[in-house]
Amino acid sequence: MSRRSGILEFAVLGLLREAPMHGYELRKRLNTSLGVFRAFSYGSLYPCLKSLVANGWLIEEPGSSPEDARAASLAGRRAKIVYRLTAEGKEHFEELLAHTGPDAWEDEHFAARFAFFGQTSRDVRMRVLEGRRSRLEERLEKMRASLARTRERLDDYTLELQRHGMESVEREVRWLNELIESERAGRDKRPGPDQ
Amino acid sequence: MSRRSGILEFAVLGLLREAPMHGYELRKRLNTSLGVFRAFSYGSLYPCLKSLVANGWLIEEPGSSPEDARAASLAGRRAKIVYRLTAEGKEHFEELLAHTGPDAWEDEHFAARFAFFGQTSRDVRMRVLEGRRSRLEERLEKMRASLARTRERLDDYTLELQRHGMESVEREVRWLNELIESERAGRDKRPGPDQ
DNA sequence: TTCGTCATGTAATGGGTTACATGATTAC
DNA sequence: GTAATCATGTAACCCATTACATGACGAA
Repeated sequence: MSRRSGILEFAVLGLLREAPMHGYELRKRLNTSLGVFRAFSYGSLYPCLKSLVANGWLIEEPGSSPEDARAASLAGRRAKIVYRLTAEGKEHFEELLAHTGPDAWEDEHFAARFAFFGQTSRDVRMRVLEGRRSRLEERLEKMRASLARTRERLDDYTLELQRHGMESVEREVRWLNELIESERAGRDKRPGPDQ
Repeated sequence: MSRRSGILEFAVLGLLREAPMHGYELRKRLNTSLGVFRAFSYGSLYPCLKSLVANGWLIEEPGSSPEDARAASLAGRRAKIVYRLTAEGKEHFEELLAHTGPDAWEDEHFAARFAFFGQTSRDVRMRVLEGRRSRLEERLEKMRASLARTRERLDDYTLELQRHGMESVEREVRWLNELIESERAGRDKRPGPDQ
């Protein structure tokens, strides 16, 4: 239930796989370190953490630093809550990582997937990369078609906007080509899906 | 009330300023012709149109084609509804166009603003363009700072993702520089905010 | 006559934000 | 002692999508 789902859930799981953390720290890493995700608010993060706990993917632990211990010892006080990935949570994340369906090549999903490529097996990486590329190529086709149909009716600014948009997409395709090429060449720093 | 607001409202007003249209056609232009906006669904478009009518920015007109007339003549039949911008609506859109506050340089807002630059006065265009540029430069600063702080702890893929992200932003800054330059140079095809 | 596409709408749901409320800890 | 920032949470709202429901019209 209450699947506060998708990217946030995925990203939280992925970050906690590297190390246990509390909510506040998690949010900072979400917003800055990875640089990928949009700035999630506490209003979405904390409820998401609660639902992950309810699902059994995460457990809450009291903070381990001395102040936390002191704070916790005082009855009724609220201490820092450190979240740790459970075995089930790890397994679940592994499953999410293995999905290579069409959603995985959408903009935000793709960025999230890429951010955890270090924990992904090479064949999955290839499928995601190639899926993303074909997704972009479709998009490019549509843009070209619609541009051909309407070029005359558009003013200079609209035209410039479309041109710039297409150029950006084309650039990403070239970037993907390089990545795919280097995956093929086998420059594969990390062995497999695990460790 | 019920301000189904922001980009969709703005875009609808902008498109209707060029010519009256019915909902279905409006959606197609939103999704393809302008190429800028994400694909809005009818579930958001139609309620938005209703609320714009309720605000007095739009009026509903019966379709003008022969079939529409026939359809309308049969009591109780639902005919195509053509939406036309009212004088108040035009004025309202004009006001929206004149706002150059910080929201106007956010990603989606900026794209929407740019799409209607043809109907915008040069000084407003300059403010929006320059605002957007400084917004991106701030973002770049943050990315550089966070990268400098965390470089060692990041794996190759995360690093590559950040590098590519920054490069994209840098490219957009260069693009803006060119646009600003050409605005300064006065290559100004369209006279002013009106006609 | 049936299929595609044009055309308009609504109810339920989703996935997030804002604003608010609370309180501990650190640095000055 | 007071200000900033760390830290956790909730309720109200927002803006959109999905799935559904309806029906006209043109072409095969």
